Amino acid sequence: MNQETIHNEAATDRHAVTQKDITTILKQLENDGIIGISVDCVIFGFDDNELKVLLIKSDLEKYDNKWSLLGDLVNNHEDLDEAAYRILRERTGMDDVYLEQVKAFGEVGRHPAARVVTIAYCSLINIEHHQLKILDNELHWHRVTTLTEMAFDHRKLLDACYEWLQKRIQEHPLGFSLLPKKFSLRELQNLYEAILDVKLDRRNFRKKFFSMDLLEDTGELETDVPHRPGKLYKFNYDKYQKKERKKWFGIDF
Amino acid sequence: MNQETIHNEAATDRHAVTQKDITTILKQLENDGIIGISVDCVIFGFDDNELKVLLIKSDLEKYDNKWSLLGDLVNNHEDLDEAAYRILRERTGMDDVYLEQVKAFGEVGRHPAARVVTIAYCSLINIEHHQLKILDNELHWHRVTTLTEMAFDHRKLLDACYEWLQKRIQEHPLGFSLLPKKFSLRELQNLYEAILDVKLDRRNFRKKFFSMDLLEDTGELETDVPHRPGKLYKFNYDKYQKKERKKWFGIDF
DNA sequence: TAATACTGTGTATTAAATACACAAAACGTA
DNA sequence: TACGTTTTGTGTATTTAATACACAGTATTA
Repeated sequence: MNQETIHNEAATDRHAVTQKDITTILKQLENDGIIGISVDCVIFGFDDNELKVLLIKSDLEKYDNKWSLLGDLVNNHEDLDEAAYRILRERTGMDDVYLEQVKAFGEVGRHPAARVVTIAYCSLINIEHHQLKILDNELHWHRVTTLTEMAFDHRKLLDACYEWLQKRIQEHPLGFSLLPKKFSLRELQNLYEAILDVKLDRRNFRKKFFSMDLLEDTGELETDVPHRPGKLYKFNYDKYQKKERKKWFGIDF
Repeated sequence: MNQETIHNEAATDRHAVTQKDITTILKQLENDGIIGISVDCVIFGFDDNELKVLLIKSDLEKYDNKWSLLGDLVNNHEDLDEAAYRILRERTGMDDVYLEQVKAFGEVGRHPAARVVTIAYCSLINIEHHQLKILDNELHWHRVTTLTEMAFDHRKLLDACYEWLQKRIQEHPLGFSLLPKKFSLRELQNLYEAILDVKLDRRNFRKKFFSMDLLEDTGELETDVPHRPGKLYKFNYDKYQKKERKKWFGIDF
């Protein structure tokens, strides 16, 4: 509800609403003592060896000029997940995207105009496969590491999603969503190093991934690199799916 | 919204509402095209070497005689966490309890009377410290492993919280919330074995916990056991808090 | 053809997880 | 009071996983 893609539930063909409309809708909710529900998407991308997040400029006066996540009110006949996919589609044009719910944020004062509970979703997209067509509200990629102020409690949402990602990427193969289908081990390692903010030993990194036996050698090589090209691999999802999950990891805290 | 502790937001002094009232409130939401927000608590306890969950009989006709989680609509001036703590307090009389948000469930058809998004919370309480005073709606502890049918999508919520617990207990010291302050290593191991549904080697289990260096020998021994009594330990939360967290666990999936 | 910047590979060392057995302590009971 | 039962408390050898580390080869550019 912090952007112009907010839609009036009654409208059959979707259209952007102005800031005044949003304020009106939310004030109405507030007056009726109703809690609104929104979904906010933390959309991560990886480019130039850095983790990026997709943000827009907030519409609200109070947050003038502050960056905000991509969110919208949940429609009445729409699952939460559907709402998240809709927001992604509207903003990036992408449909088959990694998306997962992270956490609900429902503090009473989190939205200035009304009581709104939001569900934060984390999404990973391959920036190369994606052209930002609609650039409303200065839709742009931002470096995660150098972000300062954000609108609402969106910084908190982003931090939660980033921490979630750091943990999740070590236990699940989501990182590949941020890379081209075919990637070099160097790219993969850069991704992990950027997200986890650590330096990893190259040989041990390779050993680890090869031992998992989920990377498939495509027989192709990198092109357009100013040095010896590396082999290109792809991730074998089928093999991963068939792998039996262990629910026992070892106690440690 | 599946129990008699549902409250009318307008009422200043809280009072139980009947099943008819609930249906009316929800129908009103539904007619107005409003999405309701509730919190459902999955309250785990540990007794007789088994993991238990606290349930009540559903009020709704449709779910007559089915077991349901403890939940309620979120009040307009109440954070989500507060709502969860309130539900716990109202049902168990306990205040200082382990409680954590797990996941939001918002499928369109999940509640028969209206569109309701619910936030599932997981709570762990020590059954010994706790006397069920209010036994409305047949509030009872149930074995987690032998549960069959449940009302609404509460089975799904319970499963999500149970899986969350299995994972979480290996990485965070929440298990101690289910035990007395002073406990033997046998009790601790039984707890882990019950929750994770595995058999663990006793010597390696002890070695692991001692190596974490977070258990404090109280100098006391078990009493009323028909065998050699074990030493009683307590968990040192301070030491745990001061421990530096590692965000690097090692990639593995 | 030399400088640059990366790829690809193996081994030795250290740390952690696992498998496993027996004496001692308390209780109940004959 | 002695014996059976049950559980406690302890150590080591083995296997597995994580870490640290160096050099030759290949493509590109100047």
